[in-house]
Amino acid sequence: MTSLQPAEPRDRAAASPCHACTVRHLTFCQPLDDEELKQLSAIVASVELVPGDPLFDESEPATHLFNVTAGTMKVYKLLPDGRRQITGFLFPGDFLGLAKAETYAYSAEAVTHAALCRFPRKKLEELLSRYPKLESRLLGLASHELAAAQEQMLLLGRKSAKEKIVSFLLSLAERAARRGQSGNPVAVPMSRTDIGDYLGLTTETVSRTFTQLKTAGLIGLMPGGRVDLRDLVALRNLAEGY
Amino acid sequence: MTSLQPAEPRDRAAASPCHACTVRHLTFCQPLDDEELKQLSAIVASVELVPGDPLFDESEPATHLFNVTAGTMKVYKLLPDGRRQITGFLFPGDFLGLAKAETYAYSAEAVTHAALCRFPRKKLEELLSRYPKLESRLLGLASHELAAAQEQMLLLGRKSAKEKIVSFLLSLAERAARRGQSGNPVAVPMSRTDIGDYLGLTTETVSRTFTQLKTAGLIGLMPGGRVDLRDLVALRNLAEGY
DNA sequence: TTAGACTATTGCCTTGGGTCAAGATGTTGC
DNA sequence: GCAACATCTTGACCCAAGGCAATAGTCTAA
Repeated sequence: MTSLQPAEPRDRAAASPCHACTVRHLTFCQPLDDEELKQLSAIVASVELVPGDPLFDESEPATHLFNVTAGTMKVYKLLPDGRRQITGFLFPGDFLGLAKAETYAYSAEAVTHAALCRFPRKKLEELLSRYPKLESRLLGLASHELAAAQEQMLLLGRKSAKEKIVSFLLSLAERAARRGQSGNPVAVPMSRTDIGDYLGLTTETVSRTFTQLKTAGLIGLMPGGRVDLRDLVALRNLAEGY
Repeated sequence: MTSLQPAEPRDRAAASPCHACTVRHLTFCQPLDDEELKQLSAIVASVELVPGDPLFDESEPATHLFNVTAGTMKVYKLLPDGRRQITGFLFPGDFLGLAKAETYAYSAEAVTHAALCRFPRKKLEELLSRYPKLESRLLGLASHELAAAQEQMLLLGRKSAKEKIVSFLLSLAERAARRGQSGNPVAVPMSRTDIGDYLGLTTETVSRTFTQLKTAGLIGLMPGGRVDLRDLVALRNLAEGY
């Protein structure tokens, strides 16, 4: 159903799995030089997940930090009665597990077949204090995530269903392009329910809105969960609330 | 209407304004020693704002970073037609202006009479690379903010109006307590409109919900914008969605 | 104290999105 | 190829929250 684009080495001539990492330029590991990468390699393990596999649960001790190297992950929070808010979808290059407290602030689960690098928190923290540029890079990524979170709050609090869906599709496209993948048609690997839980809507409303956009000729629904963005200008205007 | 609790020095025997800062333990400056504080003092300026004063606007060049030392600030994003999402209220000890890009990701404005420390971004960044513990502290605060942002997404996407209002009051109370102020009754210095724009509701719904909670005996509305939390257990259950 | 200007509350009606319930359309394994 | 199951779509109805408008407080300045 979903194929892995391996970030793992093909060429073992390289000194470590990190050296061969194909998504390194997107990750927090990016600023490290060869010698430093070796140090990092020494503490990394790799994890493979099948769709639906949990990676960790909210309020579980935050022992590790992860980098997504292939596939799609989702992170979410639950209310006791089962209501769910997906707070993010993660793609190759994104990290997860940053927690201020001793426990994770959210649960994480695989959307597609996925692969991750796993770093023990304590050992990574040692490296962080040894290599300030690593910490600096992490702060940069965290700032970026904060800005994205505020954008998402604007979406959740103030946008209509149609604006939410269009914003979502455009942001998926933009992130895909940044990873060097196709932004149009854009891959939408998650279910209608997941999309609803990310946008503060129900499955039914997501589905109805997709149909509306298709009927209006703004998008095309293609097999394999791809969506064709037929009028980028109109879509961008819609997303921004014009 | 709103009185300043000065964080500025009373005792000028201290070497710098930073040494006399009464909220330093809450800020990112906290890890610095005497000598380092002096360096920080050398680049700081102070700003005073009256209710409604803008501090900076979204998409303006992000030249400074700020610490709130007194009063209450709000940060928000706008849609072209005027819809507004307040993404945070800031109290003494909180910082603002962290931006990944060259421009601010949101606008900032004073809710009450307020005072702030202002640091030129470039000079602060020099200090950050000179004192890794500063950067580490900032990363910790950013992680904390990220967790709070996810909590707010859960609220915006999945909670009812009543749950939103109660969650808001409890979080105000908790933050006040952390600053050593009264958590009950809790100070609510912002307007109904601001509360609505923070919670994804209208002014009218905020007002109606306050009335409901008062009628149910769960809260009391006191003069001067204070709210008495009459049944913490019931309120906590409500906020968490039980 | 009173006029003027906000800000908050309340009532009445509307509506976007939710809920519930069928169908339709994939997918997967055999 | 075809059950059996999943997910997605569509329809009919409902309701929590929004919109609009009138009133009631509250604060300020003179």
